[in-house]
Amino acid sequence: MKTEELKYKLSMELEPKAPYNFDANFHKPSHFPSSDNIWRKGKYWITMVWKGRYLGLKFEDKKNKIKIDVYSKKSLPKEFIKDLTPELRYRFNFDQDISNFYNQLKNEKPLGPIIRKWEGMKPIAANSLYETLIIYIVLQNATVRRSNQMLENLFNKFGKKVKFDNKTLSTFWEPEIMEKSSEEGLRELKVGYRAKTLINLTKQFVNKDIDEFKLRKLSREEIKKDILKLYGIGPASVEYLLFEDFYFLDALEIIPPWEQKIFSMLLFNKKLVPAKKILNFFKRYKPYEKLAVHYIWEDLFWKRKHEHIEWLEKEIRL
DNA sequence: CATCAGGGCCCTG
DNA sequence: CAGGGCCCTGAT
Repeated sequence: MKTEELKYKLSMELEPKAPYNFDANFHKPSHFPSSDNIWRKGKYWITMVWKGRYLGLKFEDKKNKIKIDVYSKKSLPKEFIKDLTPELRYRFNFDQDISNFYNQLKNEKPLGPIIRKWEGMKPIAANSLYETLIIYIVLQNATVRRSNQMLENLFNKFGKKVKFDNKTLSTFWEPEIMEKSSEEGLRELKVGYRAKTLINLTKQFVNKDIDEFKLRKLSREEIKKDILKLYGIGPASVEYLLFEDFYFLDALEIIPPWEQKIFSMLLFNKKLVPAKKILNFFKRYKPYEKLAVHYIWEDLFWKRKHEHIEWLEKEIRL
C-alpha cells in the first residue's frame, strides 16, 4: 500500500479544563495497541479521518496547555479548522468537569489514593462513533490477539497509511468505502461471522440512520435506545460506549465476565465472586460508579507496565 | 487428534 | 426469556 505524506502542518494550543492528566488521558494501558496511534510520555500521535480528509495529529503536553500539530496532504481552509477544533476538544474531553468526583472521594478508603495518583484522568473518545463501534465489534467474543489482528487487517484493506512527523500510521476509513465491500470480501480478513455485522453497521452509517452529533446532546437512556438499534451492538457494547464515547460517569449495570474475574481478585481476593456483588461494591461511588471503575482498572494496567502480576497475566489471554 | 472458550449478539422457539 | 449457533485461533 502506498504511504501518503502529510506535508502541511498547522499548530495550535488549546487549554483543557484543569485538572487534566495528559498521559492518563491519551494513553489507556488496558486498551490493546493499534497502528493508528502511538503514545510516549507527554506526546501522542493519532490519525483522524474528518470531512473527507486524512489527518495526522500530534499532541504535546505543555503543562496547562496542549500543543496540537495538525498534519494534512493539502493546506487546510480556515473553516475546516474552525470546525475541527471543537471536535478535538470533545474527543479528548477537554471540557468535562470532574472536580466533584475528586472532592467527594479523594479520602475514601480503597479509592482515595488511586484518585489522587491519577487526578485529572477522564474517559477519552479519541475516535468517531463509527470507528469506536468497529473496535467494539472486533472485540466481541475474541481474545486480544485476534481482535488486534482483525483490526489491522481492516486498516490494511480499507484505511490508508499516512506519514507525518516521522511516524507512519494507519487510518480508519469512511463508511462509504467499506460499504462497497461484500460479506465474502470481509471474511477474507478473518473477521468471521462479524463480516455481516460490519456490513450492516456500515450501511446504517452510510444511510445516516444515526447522527453522532445529535446523540451527544441526548440523555443516557435516549442514547442507549438509539444505539441498541444498530446491528451487532448489544448491551455490553453500549455499556462501554456510554462511558467511553458519551462520557456518562454513572450507572454501572454490567460487569463482563473478563472484568468480573479481575475485580474478584482485586477487590475480594477471590477467584470468582458473583457479578452482582461487584456491582454492589461500586454503588458506594454513586454518581461516579463508572469513573471509579475506570480509575481502579487503568491503575491496575499502569502497574502491569512495570510490575509482573501473576494472576492478572493469566486472565489476559493473548 | 478433538474440544473448548474467548472483553457478545442475533435469532428462534 | 433461555439457549444454540456463529468465524477463527490458541490452549488444553
